[in-house]
Amino acid sequence: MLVSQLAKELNVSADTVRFYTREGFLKPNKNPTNGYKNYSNADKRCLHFIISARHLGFSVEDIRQILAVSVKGKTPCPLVRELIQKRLAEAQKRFDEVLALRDHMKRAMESWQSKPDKLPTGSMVCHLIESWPGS
Amino acid sequence: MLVSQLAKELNVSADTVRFYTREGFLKPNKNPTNGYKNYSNADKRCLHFIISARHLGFSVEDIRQILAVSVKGKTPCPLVRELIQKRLAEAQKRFDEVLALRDHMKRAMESWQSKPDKLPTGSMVCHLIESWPGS
DNA sequence: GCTTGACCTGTGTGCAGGACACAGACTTAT
DNA sequence: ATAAGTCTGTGTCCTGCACACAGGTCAAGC
Repeated sequence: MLVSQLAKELNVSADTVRFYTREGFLKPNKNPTNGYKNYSNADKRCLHFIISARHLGFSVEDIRQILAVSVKGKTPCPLVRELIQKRLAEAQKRFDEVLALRDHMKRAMESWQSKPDKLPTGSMVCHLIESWPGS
Repeated sequence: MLVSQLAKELNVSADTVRFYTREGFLKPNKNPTNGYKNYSNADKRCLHFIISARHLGFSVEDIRQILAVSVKGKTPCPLVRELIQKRLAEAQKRFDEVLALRDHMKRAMESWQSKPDKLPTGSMVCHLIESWPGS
């Protein structure tokens, strides 16, 4: 199976497949006549796992750790539970930040609708931005 | 004023000041004897504007555009209103995504607390992840 | 005068997770 | 044979800084 076919079957881009190959997660054989990479069903299953894990918020490095445990024949489940807890905490933090930023932007935008344009001065590039409270 | 002093006065890192200098937003004089960069009060006001704009969610490229209009003596306010609208829409999108991801992770984590560990098989790296619905 | 050590500087590189550009090889139709 | 269109691997780019590094600078001490 060549990159594009594998990519299409799992609904990702060929660049994504190439990326995980470069990361060492997939081990295609090289066709000696043209250098093309040939992916096996094991690669496909592995990529499926990777995509599922990414979808659940695991980082690429998390996946590397999980796979390392798994290839040794040990259960990765305790590690997986530990990692999801960390990543969830980070996602919560990002959520709080994005929420705060969004509300900040929203308030600024609404306020600016009714404010006049002003020319820049020597000490002010844009009065909308620089006079906004809390900046 | 040297980088560290400017950075301290505006409560950012020296690397941040260097970054905006490399971007061409700040134009310090170079001390010919030692090559150190010397920042003016105009640089300080400009950096203050930059920090305010970043805090409001504008990108570095947005800031470049706003400054370009401003140095021509024209009012940047219409551009600023247009850009904040775009960035707000993006922030809203990110918000929705992070919210969905967070909830997805939360549900997975809670469900996994009561599930057993399993050893990896030829077709499964981790049953928690690969059997999770919607992945 | 000279050294020691703390602090400072500019330049270069790294980060996540791929997206994109490019030139060359392949395939198919003519 | 040749032209167009598709595929490939490799290398670079993106954001917004943070960090590493080697070397310069400066005040204090001997």
